[in-house]
Formats: sequence, C-alpha cells, structure tokens
Amino acid sequence: MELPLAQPQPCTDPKCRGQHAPAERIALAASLCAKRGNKLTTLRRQVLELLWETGRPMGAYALIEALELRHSRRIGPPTIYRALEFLMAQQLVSKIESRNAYVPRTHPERQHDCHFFICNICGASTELENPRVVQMLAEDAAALGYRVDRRVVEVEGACPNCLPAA
Amino acid sequence: MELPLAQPQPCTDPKCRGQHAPAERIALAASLCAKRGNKLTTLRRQVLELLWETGRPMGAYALIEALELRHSRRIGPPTIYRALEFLMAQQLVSKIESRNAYVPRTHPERQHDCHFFICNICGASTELENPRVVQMLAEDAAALGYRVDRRVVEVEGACPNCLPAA
DNA sequence: AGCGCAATGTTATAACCTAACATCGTCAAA
DNA sequence: TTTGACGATGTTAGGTTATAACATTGCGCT
Repeated sequence: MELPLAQPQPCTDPKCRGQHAPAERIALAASLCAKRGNKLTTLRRQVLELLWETGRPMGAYALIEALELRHSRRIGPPTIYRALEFLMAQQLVSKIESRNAYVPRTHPERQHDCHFFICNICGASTELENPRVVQMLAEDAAALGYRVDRRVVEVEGACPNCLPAA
Repeated sequence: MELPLAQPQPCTDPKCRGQHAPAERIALAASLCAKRGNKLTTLRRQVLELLWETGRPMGAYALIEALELRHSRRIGPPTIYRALEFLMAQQLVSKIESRNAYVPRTHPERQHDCHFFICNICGASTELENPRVVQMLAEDAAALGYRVDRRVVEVEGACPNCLPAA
C-alpha cells in the first residue's frame, strides 16, 4: 500500500485561492495556537506536518511509523493519540470515522463544520463546507428534540482521478 | 455500563405509524430475505433480535456476550461479524461508524439512505431519512467530480430524554 | 535550587476486526 | 442413498486501533 505523496492541490472551497502547501499550513496552525494560548509543540507540529505532506488520511499507526523513521526511536500509541486529540481540539485535524484515519483541516481558522469525500480507490479525501447540509441537519435535530454536539458527514466513492480507471 | 432496555418507540418517520416491536420487525426481515432469496438463519435472526431488544447501538463484542448467555457456549468474533455483514447487506442493520456499533434499521424495505442521531449520554440512536440531505451531498459530489458509493451521516448530541438532565 | 504543571514516555491491556482453514448441514444429481 | 457441491458456521490465530495508569521530562516561575 505504498502510494505516492499528494501534491498540494487547489482548495475545493471556491472562496479560497490558496494552494495549501504544508509550510503555509503549519505557519497558520502555529499562529492560531498562539492566539488561543495553546502550544504547538514539536511533536504536535510534526504530526500535523506528516498529515499535510502525506496528503491523504493516515491511521495513528502509520503516523507512529513515519515519526519513528524521523526520530530513530520508539513512539508509543498514547503519544500519537494525545497529539491527535490536541490537534482535533484545535480544529487542525479531523478524524475520518469510516476509516479510523486522520486528515489535516484546510481551514482551521473557520469555526464551521466540514464534511469529507473519500475515494475508495486512491484513498484521497476532500474536505468541503456546506452550510446548507449543516442547516438541514440542525432542522432535523430540532424536529427530534436533539441538541447537536458534533456532525460526522462522510461520502465514500470514487474521485475524479480514479473514476476513469474504475 | 448497564442501561435499561429501550421500549419500542414510535417511528420518527412521519410517514410511518408503526411502533416497531421486535417481533414485528423480525417477521418483516424474514419475509424480505425470503423475497430476495436469502436465508435469515437462526444465528442471523438472533443477532437481529438482540439489536431490536436492546434498543441502542451494540458493539460486536456486546453481541457476542449476549449470544453466549443465550447459548451457553463460546462464539467467535468471525461468527458475529459474518452475521452483521449479511444483515448490513440486506439493509437490516447499519453500522454507526463513530461508535463501532450496530443498529437495526427500521425500514429495510426501503432502499433509501438514512442518517443517525446519537445521544452521547444514554447511547440511544434515532434513524432518519432526509432525501434533501442526500440530494445536497449528491450535488456536492457532482461539483467535485466524485461518484458516490456510500454515505455516512451521524449527528452526535443529546436526545430529548437526556437533554433536561444535561 | 526547587516547585508546579503540562507534555511526553512506558507498560500493559482493552476493544475491534479479519485471514485462513476446518467442520457441518442441506440439497440435489448420479 | 451415496456423493459432491456449496453455503453457513466454528476455530485458531493474529492484526489493527485505542486507552488506562503511572513514570519521567522539561520548562517557567519564585
């Protein structure tokens, strides 16, 4: 399962012109954390870098392997899970529940919810915000009497690159 | 984590008047399987019964435990996972990805997608169909050039019963 | 220096899932 | 009625994902 690294891609958000190169994203993450009074430590930053560089969802154990290569020493699961927990709390990373994998968020500065399109063939994922989906789920929740704490919206399928082959 | 069994509840689907008592649901499941030329074996039926009787999402290992009580013998994980695989293929059961847990579907006779509202406090889940959400995700997918194979829509929060306490 | 606290490290284990192969049961053709 | 095919279940083993509990480190502060 050795896939090539993804290139920086144009953001799927039409309001966004950025290419989201890893370095740019890390800088944004650092400044966001600073503003919030949180520390983007070396470990946390490296986890985020790895996710950006890999360009597709990574499992916790893939992150461990990659970090061990960089550090030439053992890294226990709790270490990575804590870093992921922090990054998720900062909206810098989301978990793809249907894959048990983690992706960097393209717009951590926004508070909005996002959802994900995931390619079953190449494994890539694409993040999208759609306030109308959020709104509609809010209406459903209201009709049922539910309070909403978190949304998981994941669409699996075939991405435009893989579709011809499939 | 010993929670009381759920009572049969009115279906959240306004088009449906049923109370979805387990027995009624099993009968429907059996007739659907027969119609499709598939066998709802004893094991598969018991797994479905357990899910209906419990009234909330159950993990595979909770199912194993419950079945072992009924049978007074060991049941291996593959046995349960195969039963779940069958039930999911028949649309009789869905997996709640954010919980690694399984719930019975209230309307297996419909081909439609559904989504789930899950209470973080009592663990109950409520199934809902919202064609407009499906439609909207289809539009997003089209805009991205994605083909859709499967949707995961899960909303976590607090259910009307637990909301006062929370 | 020494304290307090957050972050990280370590050990162990829980929870979830699947591959591979063995056995059983049923149905139907020989 | 054997026998063979096939689908379902059983068994063994192991892989993957995640967390609890406790130890250590590092850093800012007094």
